[in-house]
Amino acid sequence: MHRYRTHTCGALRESDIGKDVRLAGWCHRIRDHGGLLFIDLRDHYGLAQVVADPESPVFKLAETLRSEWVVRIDGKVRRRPAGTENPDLPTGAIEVFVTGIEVLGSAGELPMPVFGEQEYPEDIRLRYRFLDLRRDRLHGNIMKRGAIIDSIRHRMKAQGFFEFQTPILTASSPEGARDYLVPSRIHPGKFYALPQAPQQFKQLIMVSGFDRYFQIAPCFRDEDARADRSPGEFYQLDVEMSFVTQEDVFEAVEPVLRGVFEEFAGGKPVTPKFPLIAYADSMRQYGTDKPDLRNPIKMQDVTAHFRGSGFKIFANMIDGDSAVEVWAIPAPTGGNRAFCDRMNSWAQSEGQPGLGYIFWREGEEGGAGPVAKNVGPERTTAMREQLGLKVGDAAFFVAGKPKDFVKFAGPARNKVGAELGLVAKDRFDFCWIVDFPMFEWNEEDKKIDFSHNPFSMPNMDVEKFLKLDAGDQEKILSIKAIQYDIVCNGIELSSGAIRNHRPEVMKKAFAIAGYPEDMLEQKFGGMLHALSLGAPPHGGIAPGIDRIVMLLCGEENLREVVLFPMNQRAEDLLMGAPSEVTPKQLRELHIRLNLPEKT
RNA sequence: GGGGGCGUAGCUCAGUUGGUUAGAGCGCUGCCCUGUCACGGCAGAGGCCGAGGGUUCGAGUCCCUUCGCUCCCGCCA
Repeated sequence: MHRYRTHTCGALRESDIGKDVRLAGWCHRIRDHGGLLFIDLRDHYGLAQVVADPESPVFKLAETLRSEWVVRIDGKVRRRPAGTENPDLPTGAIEVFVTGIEVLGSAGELPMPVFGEQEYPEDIRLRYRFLDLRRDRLHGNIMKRGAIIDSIRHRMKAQGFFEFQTPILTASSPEGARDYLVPSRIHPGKFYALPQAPQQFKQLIMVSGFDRYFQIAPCFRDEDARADRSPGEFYQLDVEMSFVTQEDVFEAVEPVLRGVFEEFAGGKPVTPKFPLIAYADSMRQYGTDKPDLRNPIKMQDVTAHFRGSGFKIFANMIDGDSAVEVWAIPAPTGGNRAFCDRMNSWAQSEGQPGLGYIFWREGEEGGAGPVAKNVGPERTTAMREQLGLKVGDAAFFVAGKPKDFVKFAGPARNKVGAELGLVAKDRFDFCWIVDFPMFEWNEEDKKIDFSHNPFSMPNMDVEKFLKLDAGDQEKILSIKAIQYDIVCNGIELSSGAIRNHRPEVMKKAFAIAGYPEDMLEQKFGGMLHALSLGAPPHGGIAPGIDRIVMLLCGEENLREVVLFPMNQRAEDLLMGAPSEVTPKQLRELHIRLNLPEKT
């Protein structure tokens, strides 16, 4: 007989009745009836009921077992007495009558029980992550994560992609997020940086002639956390391809994501063909570049209806500045004062002066509410018709410069959809967001900046692009990059681009954003040289693995799908990271601490 | 860096207008219990009410400060 087990805890069935078996696992739950004792023995695979009574030679020992002790159990499989089967358990028809026990690992009092579904404070869960990971839900999430990554690998390889590894210790790059730095012992005063993404490496792999790259790549960014953004580190499905257009990337990646989602969504519908939405349209209709398409509400421009109207607040704003617009958020079925007032209060709690609205109800088909009173029934009805609304519906209005109010309009659209129950549940609604602006105006520094990724190819005739000068500011700001995002249920899953593989175009792009050529040479010299010595056109994308798993596990927080996550302050409470190091270590690295003064 | 929420037993929470000895469930300890699977019953231990200061005859409760956790803004090519 094996030293520890002949079967796993989830394996035994009626066909095993009569066998002498050996099991090992954790005491999940103990029910002591005095003369009869049940232990649910748990391992990775399942649960088995172990039973002892005074006829068992180890009954006395069995009575001393406690929750989460790790034990080896010897016993005989027998059929449970009629009426005591547990149909909820795969092993529920049988039980193991115990004849031998060996305690393999005892446990003191637990800071949190493994049994049950009770919620626990995050710091305790993180400090005792190994206990939390024993629990069903987290254990299942992590296993599902592994299966998802497995599926992604298979699907990528089936499409002719090959997996590569890229360096973890690399060089700091000036754009983007804050880097994690690693001091060099051999080169005093110099630092490695952990990669924010293997962006340059994957491009170099294409320049090296490998054609189709992918990697489940760790990425490191020293930025503050969010529920859907791990502090410190996360994983991307990093993809790059040579000789491709945007459409080729879509055709390679979309089936992988759709396939993975269909495989793991548990029957929830997945968008069969991801629609393309231009960045500008997404901002106008949804107030965000990551729209939740489960919410059917689309905003519309209703500026014309308010221009010169009796609603003086809006009318005067429109006359005063040609950039001012009024957008309507249609609210089907929201046509009652209670709802509209609730939205208004919500807007105020969000720091807005209020939220104008019109609602239509029986007897007041011309519109009700203070806005309608001032605008008059003709304009009100015209708006209702434009918005495709009917009696019983409402519309909310936001006014100002769109780039200022979208930060509020987007959430307001979400709020209306959620409050009125218009948002479809249990589905995965994907889209591509395309045509991102290449540059944007930085109001603070009064200069042109890269809008998103400086390595993207501008979607413009190369010769014309190279001839641009400072006087073409308007034209420059209208340039689109060949860049795209995948969004699912309002979560940005990935971002990608056709890269700028021509050194002269890249130099020009950086010059437009105010970066001198010698800086470009200094920071991206390796990349530039690579592009100068025979670089293929190439492009790619990088879906966030953690977010994909989060969506497929139905979790709202990344920490529920990561084995050993850090807390929001980027601390690992289990391992005690970050930690102080010895003076000797610092000396070797030529580092002297200059700590902030404590107040 | 800024804003919101939370902080009472190991855990989840209740705690009246500021008023005697701060409670419940789970967990833990002991005793009882031969068919449970959220087993049941009895008894018990366990509290710097996050910390510090203030108001008051009296503070878990009111005020100020601070710390921790969390969500958001900034930030995230």
